[in-house]
Formats: sequence, C-alpha cells, structure tokens
Amino acid sequence: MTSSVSSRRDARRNHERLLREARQLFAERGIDAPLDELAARAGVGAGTVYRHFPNRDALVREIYDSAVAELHDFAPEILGAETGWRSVELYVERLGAWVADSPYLPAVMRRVAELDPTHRPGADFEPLVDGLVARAQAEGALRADVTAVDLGILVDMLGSLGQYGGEYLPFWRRQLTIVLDGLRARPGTTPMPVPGQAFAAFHDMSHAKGPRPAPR
Amino acid sequence: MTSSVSSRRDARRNHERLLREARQLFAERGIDAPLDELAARAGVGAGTVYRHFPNRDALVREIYDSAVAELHDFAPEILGAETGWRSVELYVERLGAWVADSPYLPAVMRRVAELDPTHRPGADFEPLVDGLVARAQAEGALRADVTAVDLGILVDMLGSLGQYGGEYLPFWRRQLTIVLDGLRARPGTTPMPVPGQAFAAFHDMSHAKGPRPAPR
DNA sequence: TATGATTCGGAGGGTCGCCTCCGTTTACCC
DNA sequence: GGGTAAACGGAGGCGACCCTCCGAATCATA
Repeated sequence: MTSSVSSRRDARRNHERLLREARQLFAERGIDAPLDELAARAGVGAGTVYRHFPNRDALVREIYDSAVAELHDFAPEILGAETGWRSVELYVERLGAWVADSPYLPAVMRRVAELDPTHRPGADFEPLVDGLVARAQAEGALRADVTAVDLGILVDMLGSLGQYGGEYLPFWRRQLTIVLDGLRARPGTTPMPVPGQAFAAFHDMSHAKGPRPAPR
Repeated sequence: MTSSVSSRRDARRNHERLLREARQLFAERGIDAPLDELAARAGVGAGTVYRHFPNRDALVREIYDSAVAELHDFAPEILGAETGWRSVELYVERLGAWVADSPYLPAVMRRVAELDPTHRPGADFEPLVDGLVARAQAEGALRADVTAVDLGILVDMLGSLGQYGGEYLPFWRRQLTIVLDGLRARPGTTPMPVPGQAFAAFHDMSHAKGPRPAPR
C-alpha cells in the first residue's frame, strides 16, 4: 500500500511532476489520454512514465489516493462546525467546490470503482456523515427525510458542474444556494416520493456488475 | 442537412439498427468506443458502418439530431401546463429524467459542442424557457432570483445521476424533490451570491476555446 | 424470374498509442 | 573527484483501431 519513495531527487521530482501533469491531462483530454503525451508534457521520456507507473491504472490509483488524502483535510472543519446545519452547509459546499474544481476527479473515481468494485471509498467517513445528518436533523434545521447518501449525491451533482470550466465556478454558488435551500426543514416541504438508501445499499446498487458506464 | 433515405429496406434497417446500438454502446463504453465493435453488435460488417456514417462524428451528429427531435416532443406538455410553477416542475422533471435515462446524451452533447462551438443547441427554445420562468415568478411561486439558465443547469445536474445506472432512477426523484423545493419562492430564501447569466453569456463562457474537457 | 443497381461483408493497409529495452546520464556517497 | 547504483530517454515492436476496397449478396422493378 505505501508507495516506496526513491532517494534520488530527480526521481521524486519526476514522480510529482507526472502526477501533476496527469491530473491536468486527464481533466483536459479524458482519463484515456495518451500516456506518450503525458511524457511529452512532463518533459520526460516514455520510459520514465512507465517506470513510475507500470500502467495507466496504477497512475489512476495514485491520483485517486492523493485525492482521498485531500479529502481527509476537509473533515476537521466540516465536523467541527458550531451547529449541525452549518456542518451540512460546509459538507455540501466544500466538497462540491472541490469536485467542481478538480475536473479529473469524477473519471478517476469511476475508474477506480471499476477496477475494484468491492472497494468502498470513504467507508470510514460514512458514520461521521450519518452523525452529521442526525445532528442537523435533531436541531430541526435539516429536513427529516434526507439521508447521508442524499447529501453525497448532491455533492456529486454540484461537482458535475466542473464540466463548464473554471469560468463557471463563481456562478456555481447559485446552484449551491438552491440545493441548500431545498435541504432546509420548513413548513410546506414536499415529501420524498420514495424512501432513501443506506450507504451500503447505494454502493451495491451503483456498483452492480455491468459494462463500463458512459464517460461524461 | 436532410439525410437522404435509401429506398432499400435492408439499408434503412441497418441504419436504424446502427443508431440504436450506437446509443447503447456509447452509453456503456463511452463515445470513443471502437466502431468495429459497433459493427459486431449490429451484426454488420465494418464497411456497412462507414457507408452509413462516414466517420464517428457523423454518427454522433445523427444521434444528436435524433435527441433534439425527442426534445421537441416535450414542449407541448411543459409549456401547456396550468400554472407557471407547474411548467417549471415539468421542465425540470421531464428533461432531467430524460437525460438521466439516456446515458449517452451528455457525451454526445459535449462532442457536438466541440465540433461546432458556435452552434447553440436549443436557441429557439430559449425565449420559451425565459417566458416560462417569468410566468412562474409572476405567480410568486418561483423564487425571483432564478434565471432560465439556472433551470437548464439544474436539469444537467439531475441528468448527471444517470451515471449510477438504471437501478438508481427511482431514487432520482429524491434529488428532484430537493431541487424543486429549493426553487420555490418562500420567506427566508437565501439570496443568490452572484447575479445570474443570460443564455448567450452562459453559452459563450462554457464554449470558450480551450482543450477538450474531461469525459465523465 | 431476370436484370441491374445498390448494399453488404470482412480482409487488410496505415496510423496511433502502449510498453519494453538498453545504452547513456545523473545523483548519491565516500 | 571517483565509483556505483539508480534513473533517464526515446527508438521501435506490437497490438488495436480506423477506414477503404471490391467481389459477393441482396433488393427493387418489371
């Protein structure tokens, strides 16, 4: 699991540089962009790419790992908020903005899920998010029929707006506003048409065996 | 522009079959899936594929055209609703469900936009949607700071949930509920953080020259 | 059914991207 | 500086995919 780090400075530098350029390349040209072009962009020979990452999947996995590490950094602020509702706001806003600003993320996530469908990305976070939802609902601020899975999906939806490019990011907060208003407990809230799902059920459903889904 | 239709029944049958299989193939394997495989799935030789569609882009365009035709079918119901608010509901729900249920659509739309960035997909619809928004706002049902562009983006967001596969579709209405509640005019609505965009501005922004965005 | 025009099938040439291999270069350590 | 181990570069083999080509098969028409 732990990647062995070379003791040579040039090797470390190339490794980092390749990761950085790969994120950008994947964002621009898709997760199946030619690795020879990655080599060119990183100013490196093709051999160097394959020494650091035996194949495309290894590269994708490492990008994924670095994203998960970033994800951990959000936890303190989100979970440490004054109120449960503020936690919900921060959860949706911070994570949504992060995904929207990291256009390579959705494809990387999807590919990792295909490589290992049993892997549950943030399983250790799930109880925390459940707790966060319960707290906000206990306050009477978050509508009672919303689940933690709903929140995660809303983050995905907001993150998908990264497709419009960086110039859209300022406007992104408009959709955020609408979604957060829709999450608020209020008189006259529309009842949910179907019951929600638990994390496990949602995971099993969306990772059901089946052909690779459409890139978006 | 009008595609000439062959007088031979086998040719027409193969053309339709190729379109049908292409939609499914693109949904499963992405818009760059091998056309040789399309030929295999359609039970047809490679030559037949290329006689009907000179290249991948022609195929994509024709799928796009058929989608636009479908789109037109929604107009009467959406615009003919009793109230402006009901129009908004139908707009978001019908189109969102359509996109979510057509996993090939987002990639096809994006590719056509790349092929011809000046092309504005539903330019003739834009005034209608603007009118629909104005009507719902005049009723006091739709929040006053929402624009027609916002509505279109929300449809996109809801449509992106097609990525979870067909089994998710029933649950999809939960997110729809949240979004619609967020659109409702109410006391205590959170003010928008930035002003909205007109269709033209949004189009120019999201189609700014630049490298191909990440497939999702 | 016979005829001619149209479409079909699939082998194969050309291109592009993946990945390996090995002579050369670079970094670390003394 | 000198020696050694590690990393680098990029040419090239290989396979996958795109697309063409033409003899064979099929369809419309009479």
